[in-house]
Amino acid sequence: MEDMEALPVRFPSRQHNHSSCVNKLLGDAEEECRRQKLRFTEHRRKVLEIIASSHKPLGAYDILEQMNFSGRRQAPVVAYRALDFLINLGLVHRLNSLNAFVACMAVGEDHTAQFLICRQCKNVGELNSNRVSERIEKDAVEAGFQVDQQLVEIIGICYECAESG
Amino acid sequence: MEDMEALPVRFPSRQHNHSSCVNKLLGDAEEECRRQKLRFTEHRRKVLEIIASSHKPLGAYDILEQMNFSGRRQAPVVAYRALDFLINLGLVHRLNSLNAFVACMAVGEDHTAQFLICRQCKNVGELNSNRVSERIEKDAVEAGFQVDQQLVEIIGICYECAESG
DNA sequence: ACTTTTAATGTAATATCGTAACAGTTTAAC
DNA sequence: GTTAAACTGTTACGATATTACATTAAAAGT
Repeated sequence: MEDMEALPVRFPSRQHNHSSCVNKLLGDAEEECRRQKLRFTEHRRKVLEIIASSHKPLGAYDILEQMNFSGRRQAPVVAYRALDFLINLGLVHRLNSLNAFVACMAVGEDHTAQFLICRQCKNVGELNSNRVSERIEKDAVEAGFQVDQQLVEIIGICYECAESG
Repeated sequence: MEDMEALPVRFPSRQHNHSSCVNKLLGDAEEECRRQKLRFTEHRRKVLEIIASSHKPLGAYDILEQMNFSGRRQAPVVAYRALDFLINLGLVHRLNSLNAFVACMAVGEDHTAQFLICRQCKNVGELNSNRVSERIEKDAVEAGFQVDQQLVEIIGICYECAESG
């Protein structure tokens, strides 16, 4: 008999209130940085805030556009540096099929991120199924391959979009 | 009890003879084009030949470099057009984590491609496990998500590289 | 055979995504 | 306070991919 525990799925609903996500994530970030003695600088805070305010993936240059505090346009590398930092901390994920970035919806939960990408509303959720990651690990090992990293992106239609046609 | 059939794994061994791969793939391509009444033009043949001659993924511009027959340098769009065609035919796969392309190793076998990417030797194999794709499908559906396309890339160390340290 | 339609090519320009290099500044550690 | 490490500012550039449009070649219809 297979393990049938409920999946920890997170797909953002339409009526979803983003500001609470943002606050939660900023809090998590601050705490994590304190714990690891890392610096949560202005750029990093700002980039995380921008990403967390959208459940649609943002490109690095989209983020950059929203970084002109002081009217000054920042160089691309500024966004990429902050993104690298946030990704290493597990607060942000990169979607390789879109060259874009989303905030993590399961911070601190030790997951191999698997993404559900709705090609209609463009929202992105996390499936994060242990059954999937374990299946991949087992089958790869059986094939003589030692897995370091899994990259799973699932493209389709989310529940709300399917409902509303 | 779970399905324990053998996996149809393909990871290119080091002593592998590429020229037979190339010929097989060109043959498959010709046949498929005849069947679907599509044109297997010079560019398309050449691009497929270039990709099939390497089990390491090639970038579009790598391919382009090998396309200077007649000494003339081709425009990028030439490579991208041929690649689109070959990908639609299922003869070539795109690796999103590398922005690169590999020849399909399981033409005509109706598979959801899952890639094994060795970060040491850079070779790429296909896992193509139905168990994995079914697990993803089931868990996504359970999460209310309708799957159109799966993208699975597994980064790690292949058997031969693990052996030789 | 000739016309019409569709598909593929040639060519130039440009958009989008990402990194290297290095000098200067701030912060933390001693 | 001095030193070492991390972060920032800035410029330049490299890598990846697409748009647009004129031209040519192939297939389909008559």
